[in-house]
Amino acid sequence: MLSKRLKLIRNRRGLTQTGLAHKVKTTKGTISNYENGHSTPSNEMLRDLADALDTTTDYLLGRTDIDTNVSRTVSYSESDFETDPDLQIAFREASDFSEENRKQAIDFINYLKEKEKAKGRKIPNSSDE
Amino acid sequence: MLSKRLKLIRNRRGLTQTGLAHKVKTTKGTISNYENGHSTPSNEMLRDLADALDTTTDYLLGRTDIDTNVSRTVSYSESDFETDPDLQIAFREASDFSEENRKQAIDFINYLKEKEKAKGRKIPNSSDE
DNA sequence: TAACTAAGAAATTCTTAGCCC
DNA sequence: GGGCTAAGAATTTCTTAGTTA
Repeated sequence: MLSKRLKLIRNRRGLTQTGLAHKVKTTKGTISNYENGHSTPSNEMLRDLADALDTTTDYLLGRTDIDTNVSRTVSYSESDFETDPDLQIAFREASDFSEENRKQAIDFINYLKEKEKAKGRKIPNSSDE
Repeated sequence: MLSKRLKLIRNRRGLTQTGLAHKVKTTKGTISNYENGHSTPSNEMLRDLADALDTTTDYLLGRTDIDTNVSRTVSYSESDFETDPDLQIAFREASDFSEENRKQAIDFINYLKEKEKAKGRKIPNSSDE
């Protein structure tokens, strides 16, 4: 069930196995294994896949037929703006860190924030990637 | 994350570990392992747990705060699990970063994640939550 | 009764590499 | 490039039993 759903929605999102693999930090072989039922993703990977594909784990597992992410109300996401899926994944993981590592993550973000400021208010030029 | 949610909603449903174990055809030891983070349920078991507890896999995995099996809008401020407020703030800040700085933030979090993993492999020092 | 943990057996996944189209 | 699969290594889960409150 998961295998069919995963392949279906990956194609629907216009991603290759390699592309999806990169988003969730694994290899194309592993994605292929999922899609052919040779293995099943861990819970953490399942979450990451749902994030990367903008769907729900219930959809991937076949508990619902709704493939969109409408029920998404995670506490640290705001409904207003588009968010980098990779960033979402990173922060979900960070929320499970030890206190010490969480603090380090926050400190580093704050450091980056200062750097952004220092660069001067510049309108983001999306000429990359 | 799953461990907290599982324990929470099991109690909310008035079930003992033994009772839940019987519903999903496993042993109380296995349920205890889930709730204490010593192991994680397979995808199939995850589905069964969501069924038995009348909730969703997205809730059990912490992707949504809706604990009922019916899709319903809920404000994101009421959350069952304690998310670090500072981390939430940092997350919102990082969302506005330039692509480059966002990538750096993600990379750093991934680095911390590897560190957490390595730590977890060590012999338990009874200093864990 | 209810819940937690240790230890080993058992089962699974992941990685690497090669193959096909 | 895009996708599939084999085989062994690596990792994880499950079971049983004992322990605690």
